[in-house]
Amino acid sequence: MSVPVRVVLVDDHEMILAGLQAMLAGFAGRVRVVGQAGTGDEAARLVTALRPDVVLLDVRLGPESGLDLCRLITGRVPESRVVFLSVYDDEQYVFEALRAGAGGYLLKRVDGPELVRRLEEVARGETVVDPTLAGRMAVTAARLTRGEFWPGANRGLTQRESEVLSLLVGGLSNKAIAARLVLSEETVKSHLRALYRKLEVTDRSAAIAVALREGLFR
Amino acid sequence: MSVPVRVVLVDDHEMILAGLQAMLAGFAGRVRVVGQAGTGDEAARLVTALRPDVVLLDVRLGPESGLDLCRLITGRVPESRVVFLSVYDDEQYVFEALRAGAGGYLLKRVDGPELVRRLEEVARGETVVDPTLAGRMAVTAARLTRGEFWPGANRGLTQRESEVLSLLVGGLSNKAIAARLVLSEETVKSHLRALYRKLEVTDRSAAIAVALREGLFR
DNA sequence: GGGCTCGTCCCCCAATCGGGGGAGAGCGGG
DNA sequence: CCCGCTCTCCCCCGATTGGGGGACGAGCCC
Repeated sequence: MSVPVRVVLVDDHEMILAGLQAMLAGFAGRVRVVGQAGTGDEAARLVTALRPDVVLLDVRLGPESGLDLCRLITGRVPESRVVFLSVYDDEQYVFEALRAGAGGYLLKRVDGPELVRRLEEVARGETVVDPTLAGRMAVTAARLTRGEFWPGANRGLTQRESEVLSLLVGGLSNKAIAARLVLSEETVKSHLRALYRKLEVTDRSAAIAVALREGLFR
Repeated sequence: MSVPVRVVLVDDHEMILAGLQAMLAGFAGRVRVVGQAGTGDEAARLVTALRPDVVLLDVRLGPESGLDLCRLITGRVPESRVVFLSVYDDEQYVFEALRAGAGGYLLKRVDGPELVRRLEEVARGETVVDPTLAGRMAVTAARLTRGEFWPGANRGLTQRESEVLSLLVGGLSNKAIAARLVLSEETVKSHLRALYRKLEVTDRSAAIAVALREGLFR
């Protein structure tokens, strides 16, 4: 087995840094910690200078966003891959991380051997996501390819309102919605008013935006 | 740890069935194979009669499709969860399997302990996907949520038009877009008119719908 | 210089939309 | 039986949007 994976650790907690160091200490032949940083600026300098294989990054990096740092690194030092280490096992964070160019998203409950394995995989170019999360996301992906969106917290929409909303999202005008549902335009407007109240918006495009963001509509 | 997970094995190869039996034999306290079948019909009868916790199913079940059997089982015996066991590590198959109501999709290279763990997870209601596949699917999911479908023909939008479009998708009004881009409202309207022409729509909500569907906007 | 696109801004007018009100029918729970 | 909710429809009015026109400067290519 080739050279060890060169890793830079970034976290604003001393303790976490020490913990990771200790965790990886037993795998000197496979992973080598070449640097560590406690702030975004420091991390940026370090990564630019050392160009490590992997940057292990906390999502919440003090006041700054780990995502910004990730974008910066993937832009400026493309050969370094960013892996987020987080306590949040929420799909949404993973989506954002991957969109920001991350090469992985692991939860802080990984143990040493697993972490080492993951780091090696990432260094090889694979994208690693914590299995639990990945499983859930796979389901999400399947639903998305099916054109189905997450029936998320429904904001108390009624059946009819949901129907109107899904047509609204489809880009139909009031008249078109009315025609499709065999209703008068006035009725559609009335449903829309209720919808706007519930979604806390003032117009249709904002309603569409919210619906998409929150995955309402069947 | 509670009662063992009751499993029915379905595969049209004697050898595979025997292999699985042998693989699971060492975990009698956690998994119990309560039946096995070599054809879809046989499997359907067996599952209906035994109502096992998990049905371990090959995707390619001779001439018949494992997917159909899966749909049948999830429809008729909802308390039995179907886990596909396959050699194909292609995301597409996983999507189809999950759409057919599967509770999991594993590759035939799993070893005994892993398989047992997965079966227990599925029995608990989790959806399990082989980690390698799940990771890839997570990436796909991230791209989908980003609206990156077919990185489609950009419809020849100019820089400015794209900026306006992305704010439009965010649900902003003309006035708000103008404020954000430091433009007059008239200019925004003018860009929007161009946008509508290029997207072949007549109003903003349809434009949003198209933009989302085709993944335009940066 | 002439032609081109892009980005900015303006006017006008009609269509659509948003917000306020109200009202009647049906349905289910208390 | 009455209350609340849903669904349907109506009127009015002001705000916003869509579609047509045109104009002007900057930059690019030939």
